[in-house]
Amino acid sequence: MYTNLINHIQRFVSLNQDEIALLHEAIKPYNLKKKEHLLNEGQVCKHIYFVEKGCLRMYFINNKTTEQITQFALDGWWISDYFSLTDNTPSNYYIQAIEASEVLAIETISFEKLLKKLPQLERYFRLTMQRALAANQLRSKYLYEMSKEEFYQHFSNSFPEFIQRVPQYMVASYLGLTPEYLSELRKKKH
Amino acid sequence: MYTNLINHIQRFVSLNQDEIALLHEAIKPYNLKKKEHLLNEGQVCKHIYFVEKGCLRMYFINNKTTEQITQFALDGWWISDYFSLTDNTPSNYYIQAIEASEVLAIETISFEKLLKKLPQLERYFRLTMQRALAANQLRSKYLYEMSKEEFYQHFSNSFPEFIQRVPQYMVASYLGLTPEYLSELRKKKH
DNA sequence: CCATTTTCTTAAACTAGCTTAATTTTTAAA
DNA sequence: TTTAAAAATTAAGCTAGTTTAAGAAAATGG
Repeated sequence: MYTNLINHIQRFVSLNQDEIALLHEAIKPYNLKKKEHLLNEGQVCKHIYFVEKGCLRMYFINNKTTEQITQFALDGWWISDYFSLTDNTPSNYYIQAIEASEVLAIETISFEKLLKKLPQLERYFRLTMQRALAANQLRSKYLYEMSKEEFYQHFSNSFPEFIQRVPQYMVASYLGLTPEYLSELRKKKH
Repeated sequence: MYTNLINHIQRFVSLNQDEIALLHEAIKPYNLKKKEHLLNEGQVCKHIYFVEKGCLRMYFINNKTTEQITQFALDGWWISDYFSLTDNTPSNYYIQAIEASEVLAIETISFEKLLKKLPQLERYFRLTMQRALAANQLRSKYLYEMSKEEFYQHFSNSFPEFIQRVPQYMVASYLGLTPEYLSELRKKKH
């Protein structure tokens, strides 16, 4: 059960069977159909989500009209609105399944309790968040130094599986360019 | 000693005098003159830095010609190249004092030892990094939804102390616009 | 299968923000 | 207290990427 999550945790800290049992108690599993939502704008985000299998996107509504994707999460990634989660404020985001997905949710309150019982998880989450910060710094550097064309080429070379799995207009949104321009770039390259 | 750091930590977890003493042992203090560097491109980043007092910038060299600022750190902020730190790879960044600054450095190895001795610091750093992630998500949202003009106005309204403390061309670099364009925007507003 | 909806493409007109280059103002060192 | 260096301004010309609008292709579900 929850093998991807357990394996992910064991890469950083070790857990025995009793500890794994405690972890299980804190988890609410969700089997999402394509397009199902985990979080809606206006709700306080009360969970952190781990993608056991599948693909999620996080987006907000720009000028009340267009969906602006800010993050994807594939198998093995954590996702949440950390601002809403930390400060208990209504979220501006939606989190939605792009394909049928299996997601493990831990509610804020259970999360705090779990960390009290298994303090080694503080370390696991510290390390996971440190890696997320590293990824953010890298992405931010690319944004500063690359043109949109370079940014797209870099992304599609680095994550070819995304280009397969995610509709093109969503990739465009995530990369901050229009679907029309992305289409033009694709034509250019082939 | 190190009152800003101690206060910052005590806002999240508690430390007694013995524990504070252990923390002291892990810290290397630096008194930096204006323009002094803590990290240079090509070096592996071996420290996390806490700004007790002053102001730092993190930047890299774009196309081997222009300095591109990716982060500032004022009093009470942690800064590091988390990618270089985590993966032990040479950094692409410079970290430099913008004004005379008092910085507390903890080396990777002492950091690991310290966390073994004071596991409550895992929690402190987990919370600190979670807040940094929240800040990153918010900044990223602004980048997606605002024009450069709006982004500048928002920044200067939100952080007027920066506009005082940091040269205009550095603010421009951080916001991802040219100093010429920033100058034009300023004229427009007054 | 067929019909509807969703996604992708094409191309022309447009603009936010950049480049270049010269000038002025401010800062700082001697 | 002068001189050089660093920072900020101005303005014209330019371009990467957007907008608009329409049509084509692909996916989906009943």
